Amino acid sequence: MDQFVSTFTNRIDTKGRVSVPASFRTVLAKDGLDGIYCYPSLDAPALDAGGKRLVDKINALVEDLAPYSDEKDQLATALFGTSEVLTIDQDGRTILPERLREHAGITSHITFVGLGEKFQMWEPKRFE
Amino acid sequence: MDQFVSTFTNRIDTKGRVSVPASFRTVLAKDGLDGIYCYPSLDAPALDAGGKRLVDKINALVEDLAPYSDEKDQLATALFGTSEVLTIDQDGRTILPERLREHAGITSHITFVGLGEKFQMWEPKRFE
DNA sequence: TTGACGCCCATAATATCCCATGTTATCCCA
DNA sequence: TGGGATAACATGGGATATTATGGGCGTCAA
Repeated sequence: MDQFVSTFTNRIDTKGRVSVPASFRTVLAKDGLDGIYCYPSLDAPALDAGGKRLVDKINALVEDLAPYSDEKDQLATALFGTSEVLTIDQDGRTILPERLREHAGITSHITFVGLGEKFQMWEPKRFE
Repeated sequence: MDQFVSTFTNRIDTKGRVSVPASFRTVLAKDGLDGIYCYPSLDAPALDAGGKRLVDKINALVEDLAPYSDEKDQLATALFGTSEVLTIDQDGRTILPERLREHAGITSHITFVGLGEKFQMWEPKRFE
């Protein structure tokens, strides 16, 4: 399967590390990105994340807008300016920067939600 | 035969494993998905399941919506977030996550019901 | 030198592999 | 057509591999 499916809730340890669900890691690896492309969700207190395919889609989306238009600049800023490429360590864990955790209100646990071509990360209680 | 047909009731063992009916495994294999795509039935205390064909149908549903719309994310969450891709071991068995078993009220036995392009899993008594 | 972060190892729980058994279905030949 | 041999299947259990999680130790930079 080459899509993000199912939901998982994992704990953040004292060093700020979280295990990325194994099945998500598999999808990311196939997708050919050594890391997680991640940015604040535009319309939810959560984080959007994915691999190469997601990056390509976002590029295409921005490219479609008129060059030098306000619209394009705003979207580009909203998406690229706030994005991070999270590294995944050898044990399959990653660390979320403070800025991203804050946007989603994440503290001790993270709920990973598969959305097919991408996935989201939520504070477990907000994701009811 | 490339369709899920007939009904079978199998037992869940102490490790939580159930044999997937052999004929269903054959259909899944032909369908080209190494596993079972499975999610809670929308209108019944049961589980819907199938192979690649079923996944493609769901993808088509989601693809139709505008990218990065709230609407699309919600539908994707409802569909992909609640789904699982169940693995089938070498003996043709799978294990159902707690979340899915709970939705269907499944405990010790499962009734597999062929519905053509997909199949359902029921708690035997609820499936009268 | 004091964190932040990478790398490494340890562990418990769980999932998967692999082999064995009993039962039923299928085959084959006289 | 009968009946024994053979194969397929559901099921059980021990051994092994994954996974999530915790912690130690060095490195690098402020």
